[in-house]
Amino acid sequence: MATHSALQTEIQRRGPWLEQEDRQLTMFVTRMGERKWDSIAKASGLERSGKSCRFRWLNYLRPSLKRDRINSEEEEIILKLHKKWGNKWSRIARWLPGRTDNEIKNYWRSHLRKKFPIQLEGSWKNLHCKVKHGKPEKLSLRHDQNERDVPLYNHFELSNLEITSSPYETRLSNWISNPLMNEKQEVNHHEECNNSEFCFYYPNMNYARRDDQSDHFWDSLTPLWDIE
DNA sequence: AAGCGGCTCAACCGCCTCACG
DNA sequence: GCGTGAGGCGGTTGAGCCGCT
Repeated sequence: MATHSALQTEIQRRGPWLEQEDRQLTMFVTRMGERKWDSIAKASGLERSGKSCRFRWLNYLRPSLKRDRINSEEEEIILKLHKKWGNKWSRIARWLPGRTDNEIKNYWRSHLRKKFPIQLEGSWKNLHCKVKHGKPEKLSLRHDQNERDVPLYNHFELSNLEITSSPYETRLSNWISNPLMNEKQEVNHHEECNNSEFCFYYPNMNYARRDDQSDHFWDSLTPLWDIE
């Protein structure tokens, strides 16, 4: 005898969404908010799973979504962030308003992966950084115990910080929270490393340079640790 | 015109995390 | 502290489309 949940699974629709389903879902999400997807699925009478409803809304029905194709500016951002974070699609998507992680993932697979085949040459393991006096002795970038890459903001061991709201920390906080700026500053720091013991290893810098990297793009860079 | 292969993208799957009881 | 369920996320699949031969 089939269980209740099994029966529920049996009657759940799959495959492409109908216009009527879209209308229904939109109506209920507008009423109930973008939460409790299982409740929305049940309340709306849609024979879909909560997950399926969530996916449809987030990737297709949400009013804030852009409908046009990904432009060159967005492509550039995707490239930059993918260099930095790898396949962290949802994280990348946060920097592209109106784009979904699914869209970016698909775009990467169909366009950029072929264009830029080798993106991850370096390892994130055992990367260390010595920092000037009064600043962290070591910043480490590492994988977690399961060998998965830990989000960038988790890589930094700030326990050595002696002054909690120092200019350095403020700077670091800003730096971490802005991925585009991060790359500029990381790159700059990397280049500084040539003649310095204060080296910040940034594995992704082995990637091919973009044309604008040799021009004004890098001119405005300021080192992370340069604090007035 | 038909067959084939590649591409695109919507949708699903499975695993993980986190909140809550 | 533990179990459970919902939500989030990255990987994968498959249908439909298009261009080439």
